[in-house]
Amino acid sequence: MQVIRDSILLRDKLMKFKLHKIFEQYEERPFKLLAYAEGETVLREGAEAEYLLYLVEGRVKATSSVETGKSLLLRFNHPLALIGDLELVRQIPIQSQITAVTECLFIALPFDYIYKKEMGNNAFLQDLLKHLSYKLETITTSSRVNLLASVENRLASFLLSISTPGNEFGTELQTGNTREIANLLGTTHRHLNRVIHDLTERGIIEKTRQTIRILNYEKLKKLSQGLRYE
Amino acid sequence: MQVIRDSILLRDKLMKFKLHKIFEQYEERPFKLLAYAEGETVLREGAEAEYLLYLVEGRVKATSSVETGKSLLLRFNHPLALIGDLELVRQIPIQSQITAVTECLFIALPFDYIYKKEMGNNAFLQDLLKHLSYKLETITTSSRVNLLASVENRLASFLLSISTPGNEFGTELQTGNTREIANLLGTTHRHLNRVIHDLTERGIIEKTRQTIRILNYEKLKKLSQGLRYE
DNA sequence: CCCCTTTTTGGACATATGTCCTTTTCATTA
DNA sequence: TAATGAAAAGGACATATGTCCAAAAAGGGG
Repeated sequence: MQVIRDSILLRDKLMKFKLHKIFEQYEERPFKLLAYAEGETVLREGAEAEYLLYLVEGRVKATSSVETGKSLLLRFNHPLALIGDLELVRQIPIQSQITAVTECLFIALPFDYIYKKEMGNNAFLQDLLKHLSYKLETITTSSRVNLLASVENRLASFLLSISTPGNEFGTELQTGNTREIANLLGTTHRHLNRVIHDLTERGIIEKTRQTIRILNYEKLKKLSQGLRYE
Repeated sequence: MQVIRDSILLRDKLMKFKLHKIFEQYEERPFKLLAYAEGETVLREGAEAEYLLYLVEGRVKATSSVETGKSLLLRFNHPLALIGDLELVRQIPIQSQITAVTECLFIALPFDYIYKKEMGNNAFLQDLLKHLSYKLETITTSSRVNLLASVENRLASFLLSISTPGNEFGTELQTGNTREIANLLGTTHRHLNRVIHDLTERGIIEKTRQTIRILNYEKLKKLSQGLRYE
């Protein structure tokens, strides 16, 4: 992690995401710009949260561990996402592991500052409400779908979530370790392997060692059944 | 549904749940007391929400339908629970069907009044935040567990959720229709039947037509694996 | 009391997923 | 280039759950 001291960039980002409307006289606040490298852990599950983080660049994934070594994928987050809102309000340890999927940039505001100075800031509270309720809405949907979704559905959804739409013809995805994906989806590598094999046979994806190539976007979309990890 | 005109009762309930601290000069607000009978539908999924409801007596269940006739159990709610908070903040149609499990009493406050008069009420916003974040926290946990929980686990958890702790020795539960439970748990009646049969064989529960009796509370608790529908 | 409907129960078989291993592939380095 | 270890692939079998259906049991109305 790196602290970026660049007040111009900070101001740009605040403006771009209209945060200056939430934080009037934003110059007075102890904002920090934090940069994380790809793959870096942003928040460790169970630790104490210290900052409310506005994701302004990049993408993160939220996972939650269950047993030794296993972690389940909860969601991907894009700008402008709020990280640490739940922990801020409920004053509880960090609930989900946050990992930078790409290089990321956050605007950070310390919890203790918020408790002291922002709890009377109406615009801020309303913004928090928006973010929390959005998360609640989406997780309710996905929780419901998850209960009925097969590993195939979840894999399809996962692949769509990590793909950058645009280069539709044979998007190639760095997926890394099979076991890791299996864990994220809450299944075993053996079974994931079967499913990948099956999708390959049906000409929907193509797998090489560390990558998966999407051959048929439409079919994959159909398979994902509206379940989204983002 | 019945509107109860009883300002004494209203005041008692407001006091009991410390709502008078959130709503100063509460006498001026258009609160209503609404009573629902056991089994009555409080909110219909997809309809427009008009009131924010504080559950002050009784118990409700929140379910969410997926396809024709199927509905999944999301959670049970007890006093003091807030119903309609998500819909209020996101201004979306009702997300989950709310049904009174027992006779229920709500304090209702109209959305349009809230939009006009309460969005500047800091205590109110903070209370909303508490409720929303609590729901988010619990549903995140259960969503995670759900993915790994078997029907047996879910049934155990369901039975514990509808039981009133206290009369531990052979608590008898009105469960009603087997198919309905199966739907609520996201499985088929055929399979639920197998699971019930199995638990009966192991001496954990005892089933008669419309009721299930819990014979071994401890084992059931162990089976529920911490998953809770409340 | 009997017929009819609804609910419950459970058989038979199919599919999805998990467990345990072994084999294969690939990359790396001695 | 051969040896070696990690990751991937996959065989064999077990378990959980779904589908389809038929038989049994329970209620309810005539």
